[in-house]
Amino acid sequence: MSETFPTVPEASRPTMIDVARRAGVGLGTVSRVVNGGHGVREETAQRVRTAIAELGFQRNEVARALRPGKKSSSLALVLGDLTNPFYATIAKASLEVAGQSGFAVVLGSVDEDPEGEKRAIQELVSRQVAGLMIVPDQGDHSFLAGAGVPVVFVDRPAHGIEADIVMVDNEGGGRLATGHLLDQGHRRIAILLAPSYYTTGRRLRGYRRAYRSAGIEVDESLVVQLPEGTAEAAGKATLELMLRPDPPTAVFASTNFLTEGVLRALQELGAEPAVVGFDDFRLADMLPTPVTVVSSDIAELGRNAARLLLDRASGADTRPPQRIMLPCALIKRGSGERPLDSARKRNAH
Amino acid sequence: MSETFPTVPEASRPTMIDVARRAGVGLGTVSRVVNGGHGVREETAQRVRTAIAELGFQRNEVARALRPGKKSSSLALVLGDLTNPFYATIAKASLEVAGQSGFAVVLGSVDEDPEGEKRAIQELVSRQVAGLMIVPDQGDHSFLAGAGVPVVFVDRPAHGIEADIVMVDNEGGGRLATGHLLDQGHRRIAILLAPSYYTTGRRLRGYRRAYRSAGIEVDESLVVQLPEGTAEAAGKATLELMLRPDPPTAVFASTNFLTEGVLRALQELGAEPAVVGFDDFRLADMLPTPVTVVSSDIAELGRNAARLLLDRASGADTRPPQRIMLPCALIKRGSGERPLDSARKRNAH
DNA sequence: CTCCTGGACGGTAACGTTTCCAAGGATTTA
DNA sequence: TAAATCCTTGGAAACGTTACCGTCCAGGAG
Repeated sequence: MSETFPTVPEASRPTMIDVARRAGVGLGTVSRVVNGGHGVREETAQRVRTAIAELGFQRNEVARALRPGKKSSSLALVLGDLTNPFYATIAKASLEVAGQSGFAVVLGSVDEDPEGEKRAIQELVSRQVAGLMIVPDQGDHSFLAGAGVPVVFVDRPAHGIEADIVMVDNEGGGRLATGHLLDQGHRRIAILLAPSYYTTGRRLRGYRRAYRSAGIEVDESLVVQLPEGTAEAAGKATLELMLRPDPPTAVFASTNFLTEGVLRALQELGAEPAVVGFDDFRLADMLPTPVTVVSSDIAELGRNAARLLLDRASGADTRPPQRIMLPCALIKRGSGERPLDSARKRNAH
Repeated sequence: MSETFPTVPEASRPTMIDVARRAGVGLGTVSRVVNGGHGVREETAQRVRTAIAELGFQRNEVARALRPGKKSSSLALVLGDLTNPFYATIAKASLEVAGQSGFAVVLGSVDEDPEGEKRAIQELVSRQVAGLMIVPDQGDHSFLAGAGVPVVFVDRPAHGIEADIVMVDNEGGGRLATGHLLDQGHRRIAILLAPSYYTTGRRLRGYRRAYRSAGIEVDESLVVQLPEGTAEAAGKATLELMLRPDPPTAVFASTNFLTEGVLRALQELGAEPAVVGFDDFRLADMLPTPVTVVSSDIAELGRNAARLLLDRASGADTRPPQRIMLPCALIKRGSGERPLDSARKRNAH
């Protein structure tokens, strides 16, 4: 233990009781004033407000949240790597919306660790947050059912629990990207997939549907499941793909980090297959060949999630679980529109 | 008011009292077990642990934090735009460190609004966070003095209060960037500055010192104070600079967003002055001309801040306010090493 | 054998707020 | 004028935890 010490003065913050004493009113009256002042004579309220100002009183949110039913005025947001602009955008947007309603956002960091996620969530629940926004890992989330807290899943659904979900139209996006490449005449389109995310499956599905619509068979050797969702893994896979005897003429990178890895590998290689990425990224338009991407309004994803959660938390929204799906759009910048034969240029290297 | 409603069953979470009842022990014993189990017979503790597991009990952190002296096990982080990789990196790093100690991080978003920042901070304080990490806006922060909460400032100091601060060596970085350009033979180096941040001033100071060391006079018309810290503002300023009769031969962009704006404008213009940016950014090495930057370990910034704050909060660290300064390094990639005469190439356009 | 010591445990008082209930005063109604 | 009603207000209970203070029992010392 640390030494017991004649504790520092520690000017403790004033409480409602101090305010009540100073204003010469009862405790309940102060509480009423602080909460909107209904049922308090204006003159009395004024006196209380004066006392509050003089003492610099500020309500103790912790004590407030202790009352039954009252949840704290915080939302929790559980997501992966904030360094990924995708997640950062969600965080920022939801923070904004929550802030406008006077809600703070508690962040839980998860490092792709399924068990860590559960622990983080439970920590958050124990802090009595009013609601949870989760970008879920794969794995079972049924433990959330009894938590008594509204939950909104973001970007992908979770197993074992029925809850609101806000996501983008991954299948549509995958189809859009692949369809665009097929339209350009590509027949051998590789797709790079991060491991076992839900979104991965949907994007692949879109890829397959685009092929089917075009009446073309998918070469399964061009469907690449990466061991990791990193740029490095994507780069490595790209090298292998392009060095095959029958390389693809186009690549669909199903994630912004993967796109980066693909571009890096191609630059190194001097090869120039067409490339379409999923999710836009900063500077995509400034690379030697501007990058064509399928993109959606990710901030809107975060805003919707926060709004929905706030409505659930306040009880204003009692509809059955909703499923909000945001559309994707194709942004043509060049890399997806490269002439078909440029893919072979690597031989000139 | 919303309708009063025969409230939903709302299976409330089990409390320590439930656990005590189930284990056949007193409330205090449960508390002792939950807090480490000292002074409890192992057999009893085991019984309590069983009951906890059976009921799925989880300590209510809010109630815990209500006790005097006990602060909640959360840190607050107040910063600007999470979409800026600089801030995102700080957030991620501090989240990691805090998480390892079982601390959650509450985020306060501030949109460059000095008054909003104060409000956000006070909201956070009212939530009884154990400590504050703040990337401060300019303006007075003396209101924090009485908050009774340890504060660590990140990236820049604040006025009106003496507190720990973790920052990078802005002046050294500015000097490094400018010195490098001077070494290359540049004599007309423009510097673009975001408005009135503390860091801005230090970087400019480094710029001036480099000039002084080289014994060269600064052309004050090349010191450009932007009205905004955005890429757009930087782009506009760059255009104006380069279209002057006596354009600079090099540009030092004192912020990652500014660097982006500069590059965008130059690309549009076809001009090729040397460029050095402050702070590294993703894909900097993949642009048509890879971008030379002055960079520091920003994650380390966040980690240091969190560690310091945790030590302060636990009372383990009672030293006077510390000032941690992280070094900058120059990363040469090409844009800062362009031959001196390439700046004039624009005439060929 | 008795007294004392100490560890284990149970009970209870806070912490600061919200909410409910009762009481008082003022105003309206019969 | 008396009764009923409304509005305002004060007081107290409760939320779930921790910390403190006893009590009880076992074991050792005298």
